[in-house]
This record gives sequence, C-alpha cells and structure tokens, in this order.
Amino acid sequence: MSRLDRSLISELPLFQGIEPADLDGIVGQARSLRIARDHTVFDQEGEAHSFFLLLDGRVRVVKTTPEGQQVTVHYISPGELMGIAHALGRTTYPATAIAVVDCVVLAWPGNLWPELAARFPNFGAGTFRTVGARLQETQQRVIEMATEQVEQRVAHALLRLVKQTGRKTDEGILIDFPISRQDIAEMTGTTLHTVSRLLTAWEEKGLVRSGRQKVTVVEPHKLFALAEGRGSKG
Amino acid sequence: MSRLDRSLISELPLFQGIEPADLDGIVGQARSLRIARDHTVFDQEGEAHSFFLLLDGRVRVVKTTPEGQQVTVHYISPGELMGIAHALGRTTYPATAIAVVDCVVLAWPGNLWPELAARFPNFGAGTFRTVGARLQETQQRVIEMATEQVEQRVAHALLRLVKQTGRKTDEGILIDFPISRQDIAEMTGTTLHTVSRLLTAWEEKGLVRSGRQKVTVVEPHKLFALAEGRGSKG
DNA sequence: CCATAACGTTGATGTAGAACAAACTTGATC
DNA sequence: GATCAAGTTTGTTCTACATCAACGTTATGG
Repeated sequence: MSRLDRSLISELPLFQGIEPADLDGIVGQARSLRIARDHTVFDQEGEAHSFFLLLDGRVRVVKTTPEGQQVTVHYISPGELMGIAHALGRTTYPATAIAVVDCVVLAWPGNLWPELAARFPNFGAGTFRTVGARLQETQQRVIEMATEQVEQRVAHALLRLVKQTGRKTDEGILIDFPISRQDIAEMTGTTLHTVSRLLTAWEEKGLVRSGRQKVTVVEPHKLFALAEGRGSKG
Repeated sequence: MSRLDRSLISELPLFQGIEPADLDGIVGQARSLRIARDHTVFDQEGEAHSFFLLLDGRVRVVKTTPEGQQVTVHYISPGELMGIAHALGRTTYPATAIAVVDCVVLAWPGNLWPELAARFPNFGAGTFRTVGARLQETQQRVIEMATEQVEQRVAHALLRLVKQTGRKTDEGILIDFPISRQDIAEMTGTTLHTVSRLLTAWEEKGLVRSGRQKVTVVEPHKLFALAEGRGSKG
C-alpha cells in the first residue's frame, strides 16, 4: 500500500482551515482504493461501513426501484464526498455508486465521521454545504420533471454535465467520460429511444456532435435557449 | 411579547441531550411569531435573516419557476426546522414557505446557527438528520416522477400526507389541513383536472372520500396497492 | 339573500412521448 | 477477419394525460 499524504486533499475546499498536521492525521486514517470501471464503490442497502472521497475519476450514483428500474441520482466529481450515510443518520447506503471510469478513492470508517466533524468544524460545515447543494440540485430536478418536457430536461442534463465535467476540444465541449443514450435516459426519466431521436435532431441543427458513448456540445448557448423553452419555434 | 420557556422545545428530538439551562438560553434568543393562514413565513430569494422552528400549524414550501409555475417541495409539520439556508451555506431562501393554517413559529437570527451547532453537537447532528431525511424524500420524488404514472404518484402523495398529518375520524383518516386539487397537482406534477378525475374514480371505488379542500382516505391499504402499481386490473 | 369569487366536476380533443419492432454500427474477442 | 454483444437509429402504433372549454357547487361578505 502506497504512502498517503496530505497533498492529496490539502487543496480541496472541504479541508480548508485545517492544520497540516491534522490533515496528515485525517489522511492517515484513510485507505486508498482503486475501483475499476463498471465496478461499485458501495451498494444500495449495503451496510454503511465507510464514507468516501473521490480523488480521481467519475462516479454515477444510481437508485434501483423494487421493480428494477434505475434512476441516476447524481454524478460525483473528484473532490466530492460520497456515501456519507452515517452523517445523515443512516446505517445503510441509500444508493449504489458505480465507477464510470477507473477511479481512485479514499475511504474512512463510517464511525469516524462524527469525530472528524466535531474536531474540525470546517469539515462538518463543508459536509453540510455538500449535502445542502445536493438537496438543492435534487429539488431542481423535481421541478424540471414537474414542469418541463423531455427535450428541455435532456438539454438541462447535458448542460449540467458540461458544467461539471466538460473538456474543451476543437469540436466543442466534450463530456469527459463514456456516457450512453441509456445513461442520459436514466438521468432524465425518459427512454433511450427518445434521447437518441433528440440527439439526432440536435446534431442536424449543429448544436451537438455525438457518437457511441460520447457527446460533445458544440453550441452551448443555443442548447441553453432550448433548455429554457425558447426553441427555434418560439 | 409572551415569556418563552424550554417546555416549548424540550420534548423535540432535535433538542435531546441538551441541558435544561441551555435550552432556556436557546429559547431565550428566539422570537415567537404567529403567522396567519395564507401568509408567508419567508420568501424565495429573500435575504435569509432567520431560521425557524414550527411549533404549531402546517407550512407548505413552494418553489416558483421563472415562468411562474409553482411546485410544492415539502410540507413542514410541527417540530421541524425550516429556512435553514444559513446551515447550507446560502444567504437567501431557496423557496417560499406559506402557512396553510394559522401557525406559531420560533425564529432565530440566521447567524446564530453556527454557534448553536458548535456548542450543542446534538443540535447540529439533528439538523443534519433533518436535511438528510429531506434529501432522501426529495430523491424519492425524483424516482417517482421518473418511473411512475400520475395515478401512482398522486396515491403516494396522499399516503405521505396521511402519514405525516393524518387524523383518525369515523370515516377514515383525514388529512388534517385544507388541501385543494390544485395543491395536490403541485405536489405531483400534474393538473388539478387530472387530480379531480382520480379522486372521483377513487371515491366510486370507496378508497377515499373528498370534498372542498378536504380529503379522507378510507382504505389506506387499497390505496397503497394502487400506489405500488398493483391496481385492480393487475 | 344575492352577488361573486373560489373551488370542483366533466366532456371533447390533441399530442408528446412511451412501447413495440427491427435493422444497422461499432468495438471487442476468439 | 468472422462472430458476437453492446450500443444506436429509425419507423409505426398507441395511450396517458395535458389542454381547451363549459358548467356546477360551495363559501363569503356586503
């Protein structure tokens, strides 16, 4: 096992205002894990033994209904916490986390969370902000699902991904991990067929370029106009 | 202004494990407010000067889209915190809170929150649990919106209200505050017309009894079966 | 007690998007 | 380089639910 040191986390907003020696202590209590693509970091209903910090890669958080339908709740980017069931007073994970590319994570024992939060108020407050932001985002999605039609929802979802993980290329802004029509459908509550049709239509209008597990947004502003319900017909 | 004392809050889960003297101190820093029916406790985008504890009544939390559409995010029951924007690192309220009946609330200055959370870890942890529960619930609604059809969503919404605020009567379980077809539509992302049709159909089947701003669930189990997608046709 | 606004019901029509079905493409694997 | 699976496209059909429209009912206040 490789030596872990504070440089892994010292730049993250979550750990600002904590003494270097303490950072070493915190990191010292973590295990570092590599999660191969398509493998899970933790599983829905599983015992919440740990909480995690994503250092590198990208993780999809999915809830599965009793009927077996999947809904993608959130994408995790590097620097974010995940699996903080303990902090929320739960003993099992409420969702499954799947690595969409090879990932590196730090894992702490779940029961360490209260201790860390008590000793480092900034850490506790940071977790609070994370959860708060996630609540905001989730409420926003409820609003979208309740008031927008599919085309706008898919457009919003793509723009969100672009903001979180967009990488500039010569064609436009590439969503920087493999993402299928099915994945987008699970984020927006529609079917892969409808997503496919939308992407084809947008490609014809020059808004996006897309291929197998790959989407590039060429004209973010036009896509945004569409997301806001001001499509070309308005 | 009436004298406030610890008995107002000492029984609430949120304040367990805090010394009586400290409870007096906490309550002493609060103002008590009466909010008349249909008036707001706080307003979306407004400066988050305070956070609140609902002592009595019922509050509807609503988000309004730029296009003016309203979505009900949550109902608050007595004993719950609301308007905790500060704890989530925000400076404005993300939604509007409307009293659906005459209410009594306690209000603390927003900037007091970090201090209380630091001095009373149980209080901080309790807030965390509140926010966590709200996140869970909101994610559940995203899943419902993504995977269920309107009839099931409305059934789930009614059952949730029954659980939170149901009062046993001789006809069944009454949702114990005035609630219109429009209100239910805003909770479930549909129209008042569709809600009206559903309630009429359910009434014919003997599942509910409803009238002007009033819904009584007569057969919770059958309604639950329906909510789970096992309607009479299955 | 009458006016009027708020709330609720019910019918007719239209359509977004799911469901069904089938073929095509692109990578992987032996 | 043939085979196979996973991902994608595209056409057709069908339906749940919104939308449009009108009318009925119950409260409220002058």
